[in-house]
Amino acid sequence: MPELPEVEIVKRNIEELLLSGNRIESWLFKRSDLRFVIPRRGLQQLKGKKISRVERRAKYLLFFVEERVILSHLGMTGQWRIEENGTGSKQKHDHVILQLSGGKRLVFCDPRRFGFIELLSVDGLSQRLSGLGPEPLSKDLNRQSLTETFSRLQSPVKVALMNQKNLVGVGNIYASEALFRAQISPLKKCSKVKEKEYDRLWGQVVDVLQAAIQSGGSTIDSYRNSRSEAGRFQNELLVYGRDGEECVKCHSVIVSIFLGGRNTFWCPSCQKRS
DNA sequence: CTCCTATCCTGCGAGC
DNA sequence: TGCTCGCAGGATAGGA
Repeated sequence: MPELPEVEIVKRNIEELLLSGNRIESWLFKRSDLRFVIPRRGLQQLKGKKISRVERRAKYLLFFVEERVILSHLGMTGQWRIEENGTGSKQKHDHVILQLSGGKRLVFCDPRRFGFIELLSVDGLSQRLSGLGPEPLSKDLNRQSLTETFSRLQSPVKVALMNQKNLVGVGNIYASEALFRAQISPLKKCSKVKEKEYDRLWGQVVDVLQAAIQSGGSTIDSYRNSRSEAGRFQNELLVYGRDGEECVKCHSVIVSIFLGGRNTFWCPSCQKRS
């Protein structure tokens, strides 16, 4: 479910939560076989310590606790839900409950269990996240070198855009959206995309991700922020999930194709291959 | 190397 | 109403 905007919102929710109490009081594990087995013992050893800050890198959440980092990924259906003591209702796929000082807790709920929670040293973290490409919303993003990277690739541009080695944070929804906004066919080979088109693409990637954050992310199916609220950006999607509907720009029909193992939405009339 | 496919898992909607 | 089938926002191993 979650791409960069959704994970960023969760990160901000948790950041705010930590203002009301950031000490780890207890962990409760209900189920540990997520994508990876949860390191229960290691996490238990963090009891009494403070989560000094939370960060997002790509689609990962990072909780810093002294010299260690709890790394969490939401997979397709993961949620870190904030609950206050005495409130909140148990859900079927609640796997981990982190009780914080200040009377609130974080509950990791994940029906499909593609998400995970890992424990790393700060050194181990850079190793673990070393194959990741640049952050699209970083002010240090070098568009020129990004264009150079992409120009060397032979895959369709949409596939490359979703590959976290090249650029992080863009998943299936925002890849289709950014390509439509930049008027580039998802099928176009990276090496054939012109420099001018790449300029447009980086601009649209940034714009669509920022707009999605502004609108609380996209709730297509299950995404909820940490306060269990749905996003609103699904109402502003121009091509994703709109196959058979009219293109907002040229009024021809939006189609879907299977590309890189994912459903891809585009307007063949606006997004020409050559 | 790069690219492509299958896979992990549950829930839901479509179609019969 | 109830069954089966296919598909869903991600990441990665293994094969070509």
